Amino acid sequence: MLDKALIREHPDVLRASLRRRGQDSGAVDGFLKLDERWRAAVTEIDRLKAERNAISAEFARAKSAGSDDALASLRSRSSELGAQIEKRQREAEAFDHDATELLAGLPNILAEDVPDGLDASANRELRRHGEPPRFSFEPKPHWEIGERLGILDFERGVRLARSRFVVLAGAGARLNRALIDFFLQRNVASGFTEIMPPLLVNRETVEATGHLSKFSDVMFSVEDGALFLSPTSEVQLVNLHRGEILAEDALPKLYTAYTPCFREEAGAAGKDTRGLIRQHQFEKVELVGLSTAAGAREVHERITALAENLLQALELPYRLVLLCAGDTGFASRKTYDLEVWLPGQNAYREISSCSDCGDFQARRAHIRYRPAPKLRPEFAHTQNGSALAVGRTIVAILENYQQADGSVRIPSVLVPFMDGQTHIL
RNA sequence: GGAGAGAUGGGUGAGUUGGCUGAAACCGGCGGUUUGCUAAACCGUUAUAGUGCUAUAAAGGUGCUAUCGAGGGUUCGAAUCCCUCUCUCUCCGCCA
Repeated sequence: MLDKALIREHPDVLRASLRRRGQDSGAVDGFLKLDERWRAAVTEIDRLKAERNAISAEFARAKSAGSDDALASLRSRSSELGAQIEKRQREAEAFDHDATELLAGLPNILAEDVPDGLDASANRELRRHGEPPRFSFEPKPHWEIGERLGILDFERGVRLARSRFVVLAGAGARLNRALIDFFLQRNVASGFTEIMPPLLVNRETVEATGHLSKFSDVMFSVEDGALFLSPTSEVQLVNLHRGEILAEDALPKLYTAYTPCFREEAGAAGKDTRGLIRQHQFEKVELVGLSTAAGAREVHERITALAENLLQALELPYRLVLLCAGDTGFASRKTYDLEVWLPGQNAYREISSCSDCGDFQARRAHIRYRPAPKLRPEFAHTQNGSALAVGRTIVAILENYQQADGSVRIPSVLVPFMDGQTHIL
């Protein structure tokens, strides 16, 4: 959520940012108008309440003086004020409700170094690492490799749940676990604290990270919408300190978590229907940072570098992309995507997305820090990134490490995590 | 799931015949005095948010309002009374 004061004082900054995202800026003027009315109403309400409070104090005095006439007149004056307050309060609530709705729909203000552009074609490739492998045969897509090896079973996934659920078997399940273990070990070694959070989260938790406007499309819910299956552990990790005021020297807080993630993705029907790329349930190891304003950039870069190092260690070819304005997510002010090379698709595909959300999430989640004792608390900044998406890493390994005979070599860094197994045959 | 008890500021914990109680006291934190240093002692200070006015290069100052788990109600007035919900604790049951 954006800062009201920022919109009041610098609406042009916001309009410019919206324009860069290719969005209409009409909501800004709507907000400003409602906000002004709301403030006028609140000022009036506060004045009326002050008057009523004064009468209350006088009432106590008049009572001990025993003047019945005075009491009666005070009582009726106070009742009058009460009625006025109630009326004004209803107005104020309506203004506030509408203004907040508009405010909640406004995306984060983009960082200055986010390139212009409205879609993925304008994303800026910053660097490539590794060479796409050359095959002496026609490389197969991962679902063919996995099914042939008996480690990916899409049919039985459907039998147990429905479409877009999968069963990993044997070395496939083992590879999944090895990757989780490997990722977590590296992340913890880099100073991130491992967390095992609840997988079901309540409404406040979901709303705090700014997935509000679209969450009904993305998330599975249970208990009549009281709880949601988390779509990413970013949600839980950011909410860990919701409502808290942290000491500055406690920052940055760095967290990593392995969790299954669940996405209904109502809007994504028809995309990536085959294989492991887009599943309703997927595994992910996530990184989240809570930092000061000054430390945000460093943590964002650190998260991105850590995710990159994982790909390098796995010897998977990838490229680092800085998302353009139109492709940058709602809560983010700047996002790097890591795209891994997939021979089966002959393309780079997203395997990690690392965002700096500024104070956008922290404002709604009320995560603050005190720059120094005595000073007013400020909103923390949040950063997040996948390190990495486990399912997509399996895809990348199967496709990049496939052999002519249909077997798959295990990246050497992973062999110890596979109890020495070097190939899936 | 059944029965009971409870929820107050960073912590512990007063306050329940409704009325200068945003809230005692203690601990902790911060500033200071004392001190060769440390400790101790003493003094002061110490919630958050919204909004008005004012000020600035910034910080800020000042007024008002709100907040004693959350929401609603009674009342001229609620931390205090009533209702609903949530959570915590104890006992019983069940269970990986």
